Amino acid sequence: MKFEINAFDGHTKARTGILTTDHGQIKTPIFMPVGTAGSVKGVNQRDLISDVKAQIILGNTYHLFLRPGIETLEMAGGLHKFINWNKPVLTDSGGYQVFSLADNRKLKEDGAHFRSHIDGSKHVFTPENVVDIQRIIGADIVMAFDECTPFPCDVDYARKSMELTHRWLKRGIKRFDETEPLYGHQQTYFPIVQGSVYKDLRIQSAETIASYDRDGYAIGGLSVGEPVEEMYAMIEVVNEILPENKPRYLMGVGTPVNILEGISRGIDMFDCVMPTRNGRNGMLFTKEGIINIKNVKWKNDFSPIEENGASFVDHKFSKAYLRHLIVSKEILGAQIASLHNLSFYLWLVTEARHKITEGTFASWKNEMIHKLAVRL
RNA sequence: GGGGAGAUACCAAAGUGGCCAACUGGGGCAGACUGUAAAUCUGCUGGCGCACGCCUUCGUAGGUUCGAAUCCUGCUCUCCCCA
Repeated sequence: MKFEINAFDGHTKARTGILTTDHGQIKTPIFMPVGTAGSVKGVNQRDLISDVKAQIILGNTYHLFLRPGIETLEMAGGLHKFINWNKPVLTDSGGYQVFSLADNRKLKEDGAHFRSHIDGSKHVFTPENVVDIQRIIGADIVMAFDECTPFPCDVDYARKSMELTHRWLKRGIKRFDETEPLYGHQQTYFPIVQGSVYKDLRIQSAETIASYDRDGYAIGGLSVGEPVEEMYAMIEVVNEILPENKPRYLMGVGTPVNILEGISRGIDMFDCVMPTRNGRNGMLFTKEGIINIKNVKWKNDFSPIEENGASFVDHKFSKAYLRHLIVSKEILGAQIASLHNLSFYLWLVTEARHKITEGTFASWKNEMIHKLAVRL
């Protein structure tokens, strides 16, 4: 997998690049819609391509492993074929579920022992079998199996967890390098930096991760409840160490402002459930600020969802109609809101790329951050 | 015409002497959501100050009682059954 940097902003650490996979090129900085269980919730593949202009989507090892299960995925010929998506896919390893489903699991040296949230059945994820599963899924980018520490997290636990993640990384890389893709397209394996909000741990983790020569590197364990300043500080520390010529992926982030701040600190890839989940719950991100479409003030506002919005739904439907749909819990409301938000996110990173190329990213970013803070 | 049941906040529906400004659900209003166990969750929802408190509420008019949404009487209205 090849990564080529095209331009630096010059005033910040922002840069543009192209990541080339066997399923096509990804222009960075990029936002990757989350499609946990083989679907970007509420958005079909055609709209994802033609309207949202998604270049890559996520899948989740934990969820796909439980349902439909690896047997089905293998029979289908991998996730791409199963869901009929011929652009790149990145799969999270299940490390986040180790965090979010903490009540149902136990961490041991060998891996994470957990019970399915669906039927209570017992399973074990190890750094090795998580690679195997992601081979079967056929993700273009395979994520290391890590522990995403919670916040707050005391320094002793953060260190132990980080060290475990590092030992798991070594095992995961070994398994990955010993095995082959199943479907004829190339796959790559991204390690993940941990270390909670502790600068020394983050440095140590970034150095450890960077000591492996991989196609890209991820930063995990952030945006789990810590103040944003701490998150930004950790990104800065880590990005000083991660190789400049490789893509950097900030996992699970974030708000549009977080993304702009991340780009300006040298992050190339982002993913987050926010545009889809918050969209389903009535929150719209626009160029002029945030809209809670459920608020009564939109009840009789028949203006377009967003003037000059990036999605066709922005001009086709009114705020009043979308409000009605969301308030009435009509499925179409969730679909429209998800399309709108995803289109906005992809517009945001596309615009960021243009501004970086022009060398005007810094001022544009500050202007946008100002607008994005507004509650309409 | 005869017999029976009932009227509680926006709606539905608990409550049958003090623990009731009144359970609960819906609706309404607002908030949360960051590698998705989330089309989910939380709060508020008589008035005024909005913390403590005070004032006015359970069809309506009276009455009994230290005290009533709860007991008694009149009135109004609604529903059901029989003719």
